[in-house]
Amino acid sequence: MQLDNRKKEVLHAIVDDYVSTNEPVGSKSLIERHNFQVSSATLRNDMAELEHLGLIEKPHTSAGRIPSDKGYREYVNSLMTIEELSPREQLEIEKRIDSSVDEVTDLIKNATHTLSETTGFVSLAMSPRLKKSFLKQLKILMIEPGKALVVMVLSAGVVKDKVVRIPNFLSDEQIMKISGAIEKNLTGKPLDEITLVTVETAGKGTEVPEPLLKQVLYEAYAAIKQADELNIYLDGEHRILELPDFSSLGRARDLLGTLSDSGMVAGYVNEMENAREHGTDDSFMIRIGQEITLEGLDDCSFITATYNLTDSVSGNIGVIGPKRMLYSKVISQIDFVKKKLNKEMQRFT
Amino acid sequence: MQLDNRKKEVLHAIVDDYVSTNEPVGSKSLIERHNFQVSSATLRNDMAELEHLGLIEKPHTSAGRIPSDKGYREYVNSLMTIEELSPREQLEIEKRIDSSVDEVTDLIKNATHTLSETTGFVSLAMSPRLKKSFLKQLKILMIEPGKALVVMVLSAGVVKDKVVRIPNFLSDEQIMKISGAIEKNLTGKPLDEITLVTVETAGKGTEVPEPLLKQVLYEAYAAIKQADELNIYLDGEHRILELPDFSSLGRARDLLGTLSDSGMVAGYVNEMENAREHGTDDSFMIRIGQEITLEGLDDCSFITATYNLTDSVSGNIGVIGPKRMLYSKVISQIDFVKKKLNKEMQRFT
DNA sequence: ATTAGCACTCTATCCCACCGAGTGCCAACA
DNA sequence: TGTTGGCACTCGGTGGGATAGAGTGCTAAT
Repeated sequence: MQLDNRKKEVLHAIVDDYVSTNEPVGSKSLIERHNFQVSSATLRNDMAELEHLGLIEKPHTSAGRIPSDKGYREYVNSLMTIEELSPREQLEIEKRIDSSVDEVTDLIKNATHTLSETTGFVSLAMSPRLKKSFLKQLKILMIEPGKALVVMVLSAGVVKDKVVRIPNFLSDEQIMKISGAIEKNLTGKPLDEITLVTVETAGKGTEVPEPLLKQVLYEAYAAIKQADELNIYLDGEHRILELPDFSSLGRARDLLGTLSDSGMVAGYVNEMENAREHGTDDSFMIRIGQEITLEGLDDCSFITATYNLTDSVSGNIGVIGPKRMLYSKVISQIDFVKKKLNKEMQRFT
Repeated sequence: MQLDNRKKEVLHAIVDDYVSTNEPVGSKSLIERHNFQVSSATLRNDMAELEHLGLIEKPHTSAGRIPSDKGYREYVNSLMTIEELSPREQLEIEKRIDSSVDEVTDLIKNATHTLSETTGFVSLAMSPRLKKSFLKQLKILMIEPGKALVVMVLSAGVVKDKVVRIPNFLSDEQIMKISGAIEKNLTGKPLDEITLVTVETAGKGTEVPEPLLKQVLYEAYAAIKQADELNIYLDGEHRILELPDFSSLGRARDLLGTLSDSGMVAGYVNEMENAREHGTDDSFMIRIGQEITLEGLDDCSFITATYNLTDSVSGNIGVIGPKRMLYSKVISQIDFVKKKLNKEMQRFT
C-alpha cells in the first residue's frame, strides 16, 4: 500500500470523522474539522484516489465517503496509535472486576461483563483451553447405586465434575479402588495425552470384574474429555440495539440470531485462534467486516485478546462491535481487562 | 363482568382476529369473517359497550378496536377453550427434549430451549427450589492446601458443589473428620432447616482446634446455602426481533435490556410464585401487559407453569411473548413441555 | 332491539418540489 | 506536476398537499 503522507492523513481523518459522526464525510467538512493546508478540491482528488484503491467508498453518488473494510484494515494496521487508558478508566475497570470470587469461571464471566459495560458492545470470552493442563486429582464419589460423581482437580486450579452412570452392583470400595488407580497412574498427565486406552491401562490393576470395570473407565474417560471442552460466555447482547449502526432491525435481527447460537460463535473463535499461528502481532486478533465469516456480522468488527491462566493454558476475551468503532480505545480497553484478568488469575494457579 | 352471549362472542372474535392479523378490527370485517346474524351497526353498538367496559380500545378515532389488557384477561379467564396439541406437535416436542442428559440442569435447559423453539417466543425456567429437599451426602475434598471442594448430594437427585477456602494447615484427616461429622448429623435435614448454628453443632464432636473448625464449618454452611440459590435460564431472546409487535426497536430495546438482567427477572418470577398462594388455577400463572411490573414488558404476556422434580421440590417454566399471542395454543405448549419435563425428571429422583 | 344511511375523522400513501451536501471535471495557475 | 476555483450535476431527505380507505358515532326508521 503506497500512500503519500497526506493521503494517509486524509484516510485517518475520514475514519475518525465517520466513527464520531456516523455520517459520510465530504471534502468540505474535512477541511473544516482538520488543518489541511490545501483546498477541498485537492482533497477531492485524494479521496478519488483513495476510493480507487478501495480504501473508502460512497453510499451513493452525491454523498461523502465512508471507510471500506480495507480502509479500516489499513487504519488499524498502520494508521492508528494506541494510548493507555486514563487512570480514571483503569480504576473503573479494576473496581468492576470483583476479585473475591472463588472460581475461575466466575472471574472470567466477571471480566466479560465488565468489558461489555466499558465498551458498550457485546463481549465474549472463551473458557481456558485446558488440554495442556494436567490432572492433579481424580476422585469418583458414589452418589447412589448406579450413579457417581467424577471430580477432577486440574493443574490450572480448575475443578471440574460430571455425574456419570455406573453399573448398579458396584460397591463403594470397588469404586474407590478404580478411582485410586486412575488417579495414581494419570496424575501429571496433560489432558490431551489422556485417551480411552490410557485410562483403561491405568485401571488394569484393580480387582474388579471386566465388563463392570470397563464401563466405569469409559465414563471416567468421558468425564475427563468433557473437562477440556470449551465454553463460551457472551455478555451484553442487548447493547446491539443501542447502536445506531444496527437501527435497521433486519441487521440487528441477523446479528442476534447468529449470536444466539453460541456454539457457532465458539467454533469461529477457535478457528481464529488456530489461524493465529503465524501471528506477528502481540496476541490481538482483529477481524473487520467481511473478513468475518459468521453470518450477519458483516457490519461488525471482532477483536479478541488472549489471556493466560498458566503459561500453557490460555483463552480469549474480546468484543463484537460495529465496524464503526474507536479501535484504539476499544483495543486498550480489552488489553487492560486482559491484563487485570491475568493478574487475578494468578491467585488460582 | 356481565356480558350477554353475543358480546362475549364479539370480544372473542375481536381477540382472535387481532391476534391473527395484527390489525385493529372493525365492525365490518368482523361481519365478513364470522357468522354473526346481525348487522355491522349492531356490532358497532356492542363494541361501543365493550369499549365502555374497558375491554377493548381504539388506537385512534377512525380505527378498529384492539383488546385492552382487561380484554385479554377476560378472554383468558372465561372465553378461550384450550385444546390438546396435535399428535404431530406432541411428537415434535418429545423428540426435541433429549432424554439422554445426565444432569437435571441440562434437562431443564433443554426443555427451555424446546419451549422457545416451539412457541417462537422467549422462554425461561427457574431452577428447582431446593430448600425443601434434604441432604443425602456431603463430602469435603481437599484440593490443595487452603482450598477444598464441598460436594453435596441432595434428595432430589441433584449434585451441587462449591470451591471454598479453608485454613492452610488443615490436614486431609481433619477435613475428613469434619466432613463426616456434618454428613452424619445433617443427612435427612431439609436445606431450609439448616442454619449456621445447626452446622456448628453438627461439627462439635470433631477434635479440631476451635478457630480452624469454625472457619470450615462456616464455609460448609455457605456452600449449603449456595446450593439452594435459584438460577434462571432464559432462551430465545433474539426471537423478540422477529415479532411484528416489537418492530419499533425502542420497545425491543427496553425489553431486551430488562431481560439481560436475569437476576431481576428471576426475582419477579419468585414474586409471582409467592403471590400464587391463593391460586385457584391449576398451577398456571398468567400476567398480561401492565399487570407485569417489570420495565419494558407492558406489551408482553408472561405465562409460567410449575414443574415438579419431587413432591416438594418444584420450579417454573414458561414464556414471555407479546400480549397478542394465541393464548390457548401457547398454554397447551407450555403444559405439554411441563408434563414431558416432569416425566423425564422421575429418572433423577 | 336492530338496522340502513350518512357525515365525519384520522391515518397511510403517494407524489412532487425543493434544498443542500457532495461529487467530478475542466481550465487556470504556481 | 500538483493545486485550486468554478460549475454543472446527482441524489437522498424533507415537507406539503391531495387522496383513498377503513372505521366510527349518530339519527331516524323498522
